[in-house]
Amino acid sequence: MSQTRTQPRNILVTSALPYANGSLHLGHILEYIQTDIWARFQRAQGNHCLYMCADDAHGTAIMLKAEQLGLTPEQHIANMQSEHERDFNDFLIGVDNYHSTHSDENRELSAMIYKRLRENGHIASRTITQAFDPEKELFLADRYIKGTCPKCKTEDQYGDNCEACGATYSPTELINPVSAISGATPVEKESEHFFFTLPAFTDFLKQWTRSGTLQSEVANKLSEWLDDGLQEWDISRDAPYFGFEIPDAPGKYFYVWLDAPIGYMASLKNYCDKNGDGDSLNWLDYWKKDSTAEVYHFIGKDIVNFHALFWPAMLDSADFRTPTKVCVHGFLTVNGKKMSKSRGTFINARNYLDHLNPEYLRYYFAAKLTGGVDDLDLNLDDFIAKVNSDLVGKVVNIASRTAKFVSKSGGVLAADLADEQLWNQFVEAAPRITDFCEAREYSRAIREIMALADAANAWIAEKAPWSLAKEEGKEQEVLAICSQGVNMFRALMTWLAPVLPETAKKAEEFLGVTLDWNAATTPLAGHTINKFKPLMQRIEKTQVEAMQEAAKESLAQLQAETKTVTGPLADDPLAEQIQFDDFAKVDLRIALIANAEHVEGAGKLLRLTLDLGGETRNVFAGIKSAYSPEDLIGKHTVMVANLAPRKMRFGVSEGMVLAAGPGGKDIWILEPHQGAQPGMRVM
RNA sequence: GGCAAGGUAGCUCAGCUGGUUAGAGCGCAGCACUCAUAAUGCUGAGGUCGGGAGUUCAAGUCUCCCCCUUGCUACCA
Repeated sequence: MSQTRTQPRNILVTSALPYANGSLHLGHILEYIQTDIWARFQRAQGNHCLYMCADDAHGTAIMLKAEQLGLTPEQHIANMQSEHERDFNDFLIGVDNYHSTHSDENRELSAMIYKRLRENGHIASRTITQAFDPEKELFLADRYIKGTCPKCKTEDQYGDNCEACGATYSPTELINPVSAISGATPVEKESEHFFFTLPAFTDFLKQWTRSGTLQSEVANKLSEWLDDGLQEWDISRDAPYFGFEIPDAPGKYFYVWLDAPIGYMASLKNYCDKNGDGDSLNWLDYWKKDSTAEVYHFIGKDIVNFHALFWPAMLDSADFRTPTKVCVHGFLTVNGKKMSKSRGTFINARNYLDHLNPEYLRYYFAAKLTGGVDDLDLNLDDFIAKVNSDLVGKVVNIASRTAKFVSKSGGVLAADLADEQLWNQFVEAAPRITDFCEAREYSRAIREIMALADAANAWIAEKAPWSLAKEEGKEQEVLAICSQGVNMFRALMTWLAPVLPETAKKAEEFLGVTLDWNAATTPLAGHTINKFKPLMQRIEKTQVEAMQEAAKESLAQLQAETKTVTGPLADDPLAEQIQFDDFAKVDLRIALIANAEHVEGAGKLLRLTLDLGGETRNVFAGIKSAYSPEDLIGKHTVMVANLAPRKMRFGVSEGMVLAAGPGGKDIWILEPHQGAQPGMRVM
């Protein structure tokens, strides 16, 4: 190639740290695939590229989840991390290091950065009033408070906004607020919090966000914040909290989003300490102010404020360099719909891996990823069609249909090209493909590659080497055509290697060479290739269906688990569905409690005399712990009137009164509204 | 509510600073081929570019209004 060779670049890339509270889903995987392709592309070009990731392991949510599982937070995050690492590995995400924010390196770096912020006067403190759960002794974030919307009166809404009417409010405005954790009524409590003085960085950020570090849509979005005026950022949380205690502030912890991005540094430091020989590899070389290395964060559009406002401001204050670029992507939808647990469109990474080859998804995402922030749709029918058609039908097919002829004539590729003009199309496309990959415009790169694959197939069909092979004396021509076929395949596979690392490896075995980006369009001549073996299988629709089934099952399982957290429904799930006829067998009647009395020698029972408006029944009810006879006499209630009489120790019970509650003092009998008369049937 | 992104053939998407009969892939129909993992090639049908108004010699592309989808909205991980 003719471009001037520059020094290899030193590049650090990161993906957003997955939260150690749940399994990875395909939305996470979209980002890791995007990042991994870029990292592999950089390495293929000869650049030095490190890909760092870690689990984001702190926060109230983790603490509560661990408690619910009966684990310590440390055990819980260790479990999650190993699950996440397995998913990364199986999706062929080639991270150089996978660490945790709950690590010594991160503790050290977080403290160091915090101290620098403080020394520079960028930490303020003031007392704020916050909702507090008196039962759990825990300050409650808005999302942990539920109540009735003050505007539209919809019940069971979270503390900051109403899903029904869209109103936003503060949790103190909620009607009948309760803690979503314990069910207790929150009280207001004061506490001292530490704040990062973000407004001091307004000018710096206005400049930084417009300096080419962000996509223009993202910069536009952030200008809202900047123009509205930045506010100080609350970076402390009170105990109990799972995280790092703030230096010189016992009982105060760093808010998880303070130490999460520092986790990028910590992961690199951990990697350098493990792999560096002496001072050859130092995390500071990447992060010091005058670093010549490049730093790229790949993130989703939901967390831009943390990465493009708070993080660069922190770095600037703490005397570190800021990221070269923050690469923001959109969200993943499945069959046009938001991945949602309630809609059953939620697919875990493992659900996919259990049924499908990771490279299929890597390719599909690559074929649709742009450098923009648009959402990306995983349309499963399209997924099957695209992968089968592009990869198996087009690219692999080129090798599959030509290799045999080369093998037949000795397995050595011809010395000259059969069609230089066609080959030039490949040569000319190469820099475009490189540029598209660099700009994360993978879909354009893939379109270029597939257009070349189409041209190759059309050319092979036109040359019809299989016909020539039947003619005498055309052996060299057949070999030349098919050699070019193999070379075209090699070029295409070289460009696809960052997307399809496993298939690329198989292709290398077949070709007997290492795929080299910079040599992709220099044809192999006089080179011996190996026997062609199928490189990739087609996707069967049944595999996709099986994955969807599995996703639904694991979703049901997850919901079953989380429902056990609160409420009577969890302790006592709904019974099996019945038909109306089944219900109608139960004859419920309004009854007047004509008399109620203690039963001699009985610990729990009261004897009730129930008047059905014509006949009376003698019923023993286990409600002594909650009611005294005088509370009941003269009241109306509901009874099962056709229940078979049952002999009890103190007599025969001729029915049953309806009551709810767990027992003890907490039993409440049913009472009809005014107007119901004894004997009326309840339906 | 505010803000942002998007709404182009059955599906997934291209269409740069406005300019000839709006494109690709898949799917579909027909034909050809049989080397290839029922792969490939050729031909064709399919779109009033979300709706309406406006600017212009000219609008998918610019302006305004409306409708729909998605996302964000800081003491939320």
